[in-house]
Amino acid sequence: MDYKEFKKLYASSNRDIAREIFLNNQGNMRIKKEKTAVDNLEKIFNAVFSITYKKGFQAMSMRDLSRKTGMSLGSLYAYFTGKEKLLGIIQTQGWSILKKNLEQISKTCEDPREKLKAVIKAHIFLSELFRPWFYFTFMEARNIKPAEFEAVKSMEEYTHKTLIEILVSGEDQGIFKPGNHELTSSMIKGIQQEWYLKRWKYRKLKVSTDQFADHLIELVEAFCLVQKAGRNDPTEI
Amino acid sequence: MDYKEFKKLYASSNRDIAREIFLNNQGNMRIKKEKTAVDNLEKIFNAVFSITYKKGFQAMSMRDLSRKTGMSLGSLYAYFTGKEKLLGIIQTQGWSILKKNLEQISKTCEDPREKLKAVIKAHIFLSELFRPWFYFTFMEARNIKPAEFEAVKSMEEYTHKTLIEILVSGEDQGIFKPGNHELTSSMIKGIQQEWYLKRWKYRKLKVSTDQFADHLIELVEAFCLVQKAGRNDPTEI
DNA sequence: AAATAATATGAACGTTCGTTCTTTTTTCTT
DNA sequence: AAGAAAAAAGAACGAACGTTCATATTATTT
Repeated sequence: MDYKEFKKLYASSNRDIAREIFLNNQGNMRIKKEKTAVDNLEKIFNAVFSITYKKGFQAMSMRDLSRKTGMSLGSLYAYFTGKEKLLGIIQTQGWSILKKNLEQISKTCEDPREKLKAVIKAHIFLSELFRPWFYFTFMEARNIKPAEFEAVKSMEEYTHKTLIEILVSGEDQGIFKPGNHELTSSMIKGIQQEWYLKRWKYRKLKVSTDQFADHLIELVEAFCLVQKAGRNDPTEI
Repeated sequence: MDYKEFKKLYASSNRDIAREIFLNNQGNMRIKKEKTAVDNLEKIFNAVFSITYKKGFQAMSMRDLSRKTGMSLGSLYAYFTGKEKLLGIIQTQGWSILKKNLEQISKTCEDPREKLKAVIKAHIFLSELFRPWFYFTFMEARNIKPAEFEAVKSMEEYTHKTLIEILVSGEDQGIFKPGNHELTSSMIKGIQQEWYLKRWKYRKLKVSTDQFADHLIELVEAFCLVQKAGRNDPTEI
């Protein structure tokens, strides 16, 4: 599966996410009508991503946000109870996107080698589709408050364990070499993060999402597979 | 070479860095005496790292810094002309540490395989020795102003090119497989960043600096080496 | 068309921010 | 020990911050 196919199959739009957030946080919003809320939430999130990409969440003032969205200061506070809560909402949702999709994808195949490929690619493809959410979640992780911390923590651990389980079951079946799977999994994750943290760099180098994903999979298979077929025998999932 | 040896050979202390910064920025400081300046600069940098690790540079107030260092607000401004300049100084110095040491290390051996190992390890060992500088440089990169941008940019490119050149010369000598060395180099860098960005995680997992570095080298050699000796025949540099 | 509910507005409030500046204290020189 | 130079101190300033709220505008219902 390449990025184009993935996009068609698994993608939900930014608007869907805004709607989900509206339904989850309806209790804390003064806005009643779905269309109004979803329209403006979409505007707000886009503005937050645009502003914070350059200067970070703490440096973004509510007046910055008001200017970028075209909404008044008073209006903004009808959609979230405060600046800190806004950060929490985006953080939680960012991780939720990853977890929800990874759960679905890791069910689609059983063979460890194919499953490993699918999960690695899915993470990269998702981060490409929802780059602002991923970037924000990583860069602003320092600011999450205890209230949201547990939720974020558990979702992060889930994605970590998913990879390890695949590596372990592959080792049990004699497909993967034994090794420190915890470390291998962490290194894979580091490279996946590289993709959405330095997106500008790969745009400049004209590296496509598929190229990056394939290169990573070749790297991992060269290291993990028992028979060295990986590099000169790339098969698609 | 392991981390312990590296530490003895190449390390300059935090105090040496403070002294270097004093000498470079003497013109902008109201403090004349070296000992006073170096003492307090050390205190200031340590305080900055301690505060910003949790909440970021923008969220650190000068009053936070005053409290943590035990120095008054007025005193602080004798050591740097403003908050923004302080950020610039730390950013520039962080990259300078990496560049200076990498230059030295890449001269120590000629064989591409050994050189690749040495450069990869050196980066990790340096980031372990000067973790606060590396962490800060990465996390606060968004805030550098045009004045410092060029210096930072050129140092980042230098470290990137160093790796690529080794891979290319290794390919020319038939030691490394051909491939997209630009991508391979970027992925190595992503993993190196993982080490100092998620240090808490590896402390929890009880993964040592040497373990991490060796695992990365095994991964890279499994992918790059023409003869597959890397994984079951680890040799030390 | 009138009444009611929903949403938008932006001036105003109390804090906190980065920075400056005059004064006090410490250190060095003689 | 007296005088001069260096450094430390913290109150004070205007600007900008997050947030609130009385009022205006728009949308919906009757």
